Amino acid sequence: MRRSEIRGHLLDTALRLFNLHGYHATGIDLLIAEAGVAKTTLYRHFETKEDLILAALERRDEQSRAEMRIFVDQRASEPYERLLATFDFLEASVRDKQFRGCIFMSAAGEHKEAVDPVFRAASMHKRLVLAYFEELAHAARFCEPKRIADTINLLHEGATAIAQMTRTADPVRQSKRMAASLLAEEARAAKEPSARSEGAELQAKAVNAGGA
Amino acid sequence: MRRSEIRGHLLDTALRLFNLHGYHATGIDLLIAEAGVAKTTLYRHFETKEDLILAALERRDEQSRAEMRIFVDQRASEPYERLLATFDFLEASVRDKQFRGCIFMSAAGEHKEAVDPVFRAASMHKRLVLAYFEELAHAARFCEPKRIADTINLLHEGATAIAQMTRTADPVRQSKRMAASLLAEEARAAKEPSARSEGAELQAKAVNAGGA
DNA sequence: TATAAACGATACAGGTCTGTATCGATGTGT
DNA sequence: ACACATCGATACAGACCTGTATCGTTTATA
Repeated sequence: MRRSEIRGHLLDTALRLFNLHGYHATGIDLLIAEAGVAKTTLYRHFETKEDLILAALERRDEQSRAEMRIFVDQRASEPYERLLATFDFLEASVRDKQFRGCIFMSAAGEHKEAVDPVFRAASMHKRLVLAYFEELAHAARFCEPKRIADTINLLHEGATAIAQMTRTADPVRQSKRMAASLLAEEARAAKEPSARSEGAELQAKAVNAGGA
Repeated sequence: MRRSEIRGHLLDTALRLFNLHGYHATGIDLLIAEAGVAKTTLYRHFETKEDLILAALERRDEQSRAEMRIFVDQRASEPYERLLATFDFLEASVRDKQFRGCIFMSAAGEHKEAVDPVFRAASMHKRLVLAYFEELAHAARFCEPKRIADTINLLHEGATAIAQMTRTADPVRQSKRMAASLLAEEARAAKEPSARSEGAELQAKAVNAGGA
């Protein structure tokens, strides 16, 4: 294995084990055995286990947000539909056989103090995802993009949490329908406070578009 | 301290520390020091640490569900309002200075295998809470109480997850508003299914199609 | 090809973990 | 009052943890 690949390989192995067993339960010895690397090599790339965790979360943060952007852009072109397409991305993530819950929520759950660097890294990821939702909501010309983003975000988190327990993708599809209903209600209230046809049509179109 | 009180005191101390630091990070030595109890005493009441965790989760499960029932019953008398009152109970829980996320989600996050007894205990609690929501939805005469319960449940989990990261009660209040909006839409769709536009009918059909 | 950095393998230090063993003290029930 | 279970305190076993030290080998680069 080339030297330039070792760091990434270590982070990928760490992320896989963190996802499987958690952070405290994943020991350094298991990690280097799985990665096929000497302990000295690991500690030449990362000063401490916490540094390794932070680097792994940073890598996963960039990966997953980039993947979501690509997925959503390919799935839908209209901003309104893209907001709903984020649920299709989430559904694909949850359907993964290796899915055991959001690794950032797990990281925050095992490092609960708000000043803990791991908690802060997990929190930062969530803020960046929320900012992406707001970006989509702004592009969809919602008059309150922040609140729309909060809505989408809450449905995402709820679906992820329940999927972690039930090990099914059903809550994700349910949350998408809830999002469609709520966004349609938003559109109706914004355009014609008394009548409600166009928003529902938009919503129905968006729902039918996503069949992940 | 009387013997009959020791077991409960140990479980309460354990729950406090699990909530503060997590399960792996809470050692037996810290636990007995905080409880003011000898190690022999602890292991006379619980065979292993896992048994302690399971007993603690069982205690907390019964406590929190009983508290929620009492809170909701006192807060509202109409079944429909009681569904929304569950969010007020959640808000009170989240506003607690000691709130660091749902301890059952944390337990599942640190014991990720579906066959792990701790995971199963956490999963059982979630099922029982969901059954309570369904009980309320049934009393409120929704035609699909299971789906309504799933909706309430998803909003609860989303709000709890986000509150864990932001350390504010805002997401809980937001989720309550979302619940009110969704339940109102349900009630409208149930009462006058044909008085709506075509788009709304499509929407209602799509929403009704999903019975997670 | 020579040099320097990174590699693998291994032993080890120092700490922490769960769980047990031992023993005197404290009560509690009969 | 006597017997017995439970208590606290402590030492300890054995395993695991993170992180370091050592050393011979490989590899990249000049």
